Amino acid sequence: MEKQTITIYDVAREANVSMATVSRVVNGNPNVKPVTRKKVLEVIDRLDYRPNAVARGLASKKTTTVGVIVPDVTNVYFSSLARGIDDIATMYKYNIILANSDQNNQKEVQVLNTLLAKQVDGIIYMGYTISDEMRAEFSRAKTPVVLAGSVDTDEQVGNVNINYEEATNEVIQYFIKKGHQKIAFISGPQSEPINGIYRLNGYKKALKDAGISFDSGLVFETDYSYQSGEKLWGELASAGVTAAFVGDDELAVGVKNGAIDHQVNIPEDFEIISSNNSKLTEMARPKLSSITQPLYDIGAVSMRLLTKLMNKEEVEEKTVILPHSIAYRGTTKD
Amino acid sequence: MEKQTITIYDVAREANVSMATVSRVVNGNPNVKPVTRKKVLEVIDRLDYRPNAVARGLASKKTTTVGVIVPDVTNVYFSSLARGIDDIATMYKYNIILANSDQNNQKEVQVLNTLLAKQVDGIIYMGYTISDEMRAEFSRAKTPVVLAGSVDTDEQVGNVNINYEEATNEVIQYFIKKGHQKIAFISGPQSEPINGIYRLNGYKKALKDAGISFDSGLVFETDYSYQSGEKLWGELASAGVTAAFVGDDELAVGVKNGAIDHQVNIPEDFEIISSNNSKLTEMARPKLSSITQPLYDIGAVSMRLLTKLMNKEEVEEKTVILPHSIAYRGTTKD
DNA sequence: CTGTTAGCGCATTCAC
DNA sequence: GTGAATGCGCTAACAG
Repeated sequence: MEKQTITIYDVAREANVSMATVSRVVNGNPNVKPVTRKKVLEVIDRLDYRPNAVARGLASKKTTTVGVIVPDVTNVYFSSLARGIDDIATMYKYNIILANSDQNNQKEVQVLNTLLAKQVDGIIYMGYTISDEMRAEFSRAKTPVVLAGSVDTDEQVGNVNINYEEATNEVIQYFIKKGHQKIAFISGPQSEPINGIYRLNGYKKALKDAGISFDSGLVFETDYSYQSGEKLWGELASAGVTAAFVGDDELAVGVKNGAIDHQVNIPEDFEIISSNNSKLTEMARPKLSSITQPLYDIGAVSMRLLTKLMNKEEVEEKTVILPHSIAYRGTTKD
Repeated sequence: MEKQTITIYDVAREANVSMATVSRVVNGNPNVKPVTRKKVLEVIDRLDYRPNAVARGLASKKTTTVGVIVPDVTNVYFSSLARGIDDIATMYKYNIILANSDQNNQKEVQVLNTLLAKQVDGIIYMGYTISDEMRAEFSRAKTPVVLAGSVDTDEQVGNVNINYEEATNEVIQYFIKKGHQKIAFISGPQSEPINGIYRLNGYKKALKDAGISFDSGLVFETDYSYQSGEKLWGELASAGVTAAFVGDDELAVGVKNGAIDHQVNIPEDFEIISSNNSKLTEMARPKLSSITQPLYDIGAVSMRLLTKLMNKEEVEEKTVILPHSIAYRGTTKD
């Protein structure tokens, strides 16, 4: 009934060798006489034999697949990282199990468990925060983990990021130099270290260095959605801000549109600098000025780091910081 | 050295039952005395036992994972579909192996093979075209396949789409009713049935019904990139078009921006209707009028259909057409 | 260089 | 209801 799958055993029989030999040629083991190899390959081709990766995984305890946990692939920031991850994964013969977590703690833990049950060789985690539960699971698991575009205050696992504090600091310095006094800090949840610690510190530091006192009324906490940004103009206007740093591109486009929809001239009356330099920044009008993060590279480097970890290679530094800069486009003057 | 993994056997021993019984409770088999079940569950919990999905896969010949082939997750159209797929997959206890193909034939075949090697229970394919090679592989494999947002002229596998021809036809009719005579048809490769056959037919039909002769000079074939759209205005202007149907949102945003960058007034002098209704349409200014496709649902329904196929349930119709409509926003007058 | 022998961890008859 | 025995398809020593 079922289409009978042909196994390594069939190949062995047809080629008059042992299954061990077939296994060797399949795995590129050099200890096979060329003639034998050729014969086996011929049979493999003729029978259209395809090694069963599941059986292989059971026997070798390696599945050549890694788990990727992401809040939402639909967000360009994450899909860009994911793309970098997949490309490098493919390069190293790995596959990716992609799972959306919605930043939901329960879902994350759930996903992590099924990923571990599936014996993934490694895990790449994306998400702005790491709950205590997840951290516990990570350290308990023997499976290597790398955080991509996500920091953890206690850095036990690998992680790849840019220097958020410095980048934000530069943005604010730039705004101050342009004469702005009321600069909004718009970000996702402050509970996330990237926002509540690194970026905010960069923001505060720049203000302090310029002798401007910090005003918590200029800190706007939202979720990361476009809609939240779009609705923000009212508050921004009341606060009298003339410039804004925004921690996410979709959010930034929302902020920009919200302002434009209220007849605000950008960048004349309101300047914006965003954070992710995703392709959205180029698609907006005016184009969004933004911190340039190498999104694809963060993903790629994360995956590369993970391969080393999975391979138990020595890794000098589990924390890698990629370079950033700032691209001045249409939402900033000059 | 290696953290010893605890197996079903350990649980059996600790609970003083056979591994068969443990297997039963793990799989929810009712033939277990409540007391026994409780005892086993207690041990499972105490030992923190987690069934090895790989071993399970080998023994049961089911991996509860499906392969998803996508041109590029970075494109919102596809990531939206992917999101729908993943959600329903999760609901049915499946995981997703996501692989980017770049619409590259060789890569696709390659990916398909490793997916099959990994014994995925089913495959969801996205991509505007299906090469003969892929079609051959599909029909050869006993693994169920569903095309999401992709049509195949010979409909052997499952597929979920909207009626592209009709949708396009409505768009063009609308334009004609508004008095437009030179309406551009901008799409990705014409070699792809969705563009070259369905959409183009809808376009031609509307023209014909209105007594306007078809002018191939108004058909613009590009790739799907934003950049291509942005650069297109020159040609569009020379052709004297006053309205355009565009087959992809990123492309449409490009077309719009290209025009705006040339001081064209939209929608006064140039109207645009796009095709995917992704969140990009809301993020653009003016907002993009667009055919509304239920992207998430196409993914979700595809996955649902796949579960039925994998489950060998009777499926009345392997081809499902989801409803569409048109959302008139800022790039159309009135 | 090649064959034999054991498992990997679990699902699944088939008895009891 | 429960246990013992097989085997899924392949890798990995270990001989030879």
